[in-house]
Amino acid sequence: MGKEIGVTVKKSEDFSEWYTQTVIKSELVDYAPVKGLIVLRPDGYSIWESIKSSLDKKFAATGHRNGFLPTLIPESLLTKEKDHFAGFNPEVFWVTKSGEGELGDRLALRPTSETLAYTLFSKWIRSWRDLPLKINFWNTALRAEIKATKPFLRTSEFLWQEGHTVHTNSDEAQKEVIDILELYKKTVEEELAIPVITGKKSEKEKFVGAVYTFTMESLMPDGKALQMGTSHFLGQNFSKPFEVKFADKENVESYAWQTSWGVSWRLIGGMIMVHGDDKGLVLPPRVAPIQVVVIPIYYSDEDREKIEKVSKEIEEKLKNAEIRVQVDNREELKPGFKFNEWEMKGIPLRIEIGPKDLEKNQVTFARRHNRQKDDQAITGLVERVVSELDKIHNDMFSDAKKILEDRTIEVETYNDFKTELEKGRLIKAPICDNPKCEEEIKEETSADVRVITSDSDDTSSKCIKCSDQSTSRPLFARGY
RNA sequence: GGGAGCGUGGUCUAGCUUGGUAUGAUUCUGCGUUUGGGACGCAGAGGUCGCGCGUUCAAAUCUCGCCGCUCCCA
Repeated sequence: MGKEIGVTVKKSEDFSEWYTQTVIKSELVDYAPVKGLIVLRPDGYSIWESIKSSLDKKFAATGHRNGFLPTLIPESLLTKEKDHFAGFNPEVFWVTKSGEGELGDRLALRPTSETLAYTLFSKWIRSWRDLPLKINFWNTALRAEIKATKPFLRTSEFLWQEGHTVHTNSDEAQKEVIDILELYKKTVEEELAIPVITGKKSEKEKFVGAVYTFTMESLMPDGKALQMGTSHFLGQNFSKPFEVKFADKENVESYAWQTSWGVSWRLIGGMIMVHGDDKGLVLPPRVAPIQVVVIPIYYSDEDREKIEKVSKEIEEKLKNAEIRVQVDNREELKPGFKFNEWEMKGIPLRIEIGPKDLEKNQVTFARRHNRQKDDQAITGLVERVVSELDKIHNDMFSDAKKILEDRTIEVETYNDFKTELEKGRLIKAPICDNPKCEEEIKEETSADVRVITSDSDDTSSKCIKCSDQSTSRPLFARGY
């Protein structure tokens, strides 16, 4: 009995069902009354806030400032850059009425803010002295998802940040694209313990309207790749239609060079998939809403008093050390139930304190990620918790990295490509520069070019599709 | 675009063929006993049976329509 409280399927047997149960039962999210929309509950939002705060620090340190844009964008603006609009059009939500009255110009619920932001940039920027302009927006974007939706990965509205920068020259803008990509990679690896592969998107997969797109990709346990963040070099593709112009030092008017970049709550989805196990969530310590849970265990009122006192002391000390700690002193539940519940919620470290521990002036540590338990002296406990949380993070990252490396493979033939794809691998394969080959591979196998890494030049192999001379060796996978 | 299935307390569910006012579990509240890996007893709370029209003395159940959800195929 009671088993149905937890996740009832194995991650390895029914990944999709496992994921849905895990996010719902661990109380990160709930479904909203409208299809394709989800509600973030406090534990879920807390993870987002951790990611947000970590990124905000890095953005600020590199000279970016936050602003806020409205959700509604007039149709006339959205259509100004043709490719861009064509790319987003099928998934745009439109507002056509206010009350019972029809609106003259339809309003789009922003699928992304380039067009709106750049209209404003053209007003704000006059001179080279106004540049670079580096601004970031924390908001939501809406893109109608009619296909199967999945919390965090595919929803019709999602939380994200979108950064937009404007520069006087191409080089500086391109450096920004790379700097942001590195900043993202650092955040994902150091906060979420997810290893990523960075590089360029192919022409076919780049952001619509961009000159090129850089991406960071990670591999999920079901063998699908997840795009965890993108950074786009827009060149002058938007500055021209939106007239983002400046007078340079010689007073010559020229079009500015722009970038845009973003990460979304997809990061949370990736984190759940990469680290979770059959018991539910496994949270990386740096973003866990609660890092340490203390479970008091007692048999008599006498023990209870003593143990509650010690728990409280430990709680105080950990709080002073800025550890997010919670003592679970719910009386109606037995310890076993609490163990299971906190494990489902993925709390990285559990401290059990019982009469046997107290006799020896110690507590029991139970780690979530590897489910190992051992004794720890109460003296020096805070320092040990701090180092343990770091160690847990490092373990989680290196475990995930090993899996990523083990599952990345090189092939030379289309047959091998298909075989490895079925095994859920990330595949490095040579391809020529004819876009038809990439297209046909996608049609036939549903795998696409996820990322072209900086070391992927290869002109001495044969394209797996047409056998012509290859130009590069990008990473392929099926994607989310 | 084509096909299939489902909708019953917060959650999961029985009942529907053969019409008679809804079963069980879980959850929730109170009291008591429990507490080192998902405790138990007792008492109690909680349902416009997706919505609407119809048939009938009587509809969760039968007819028709609508809405919503899920899955499969293009």
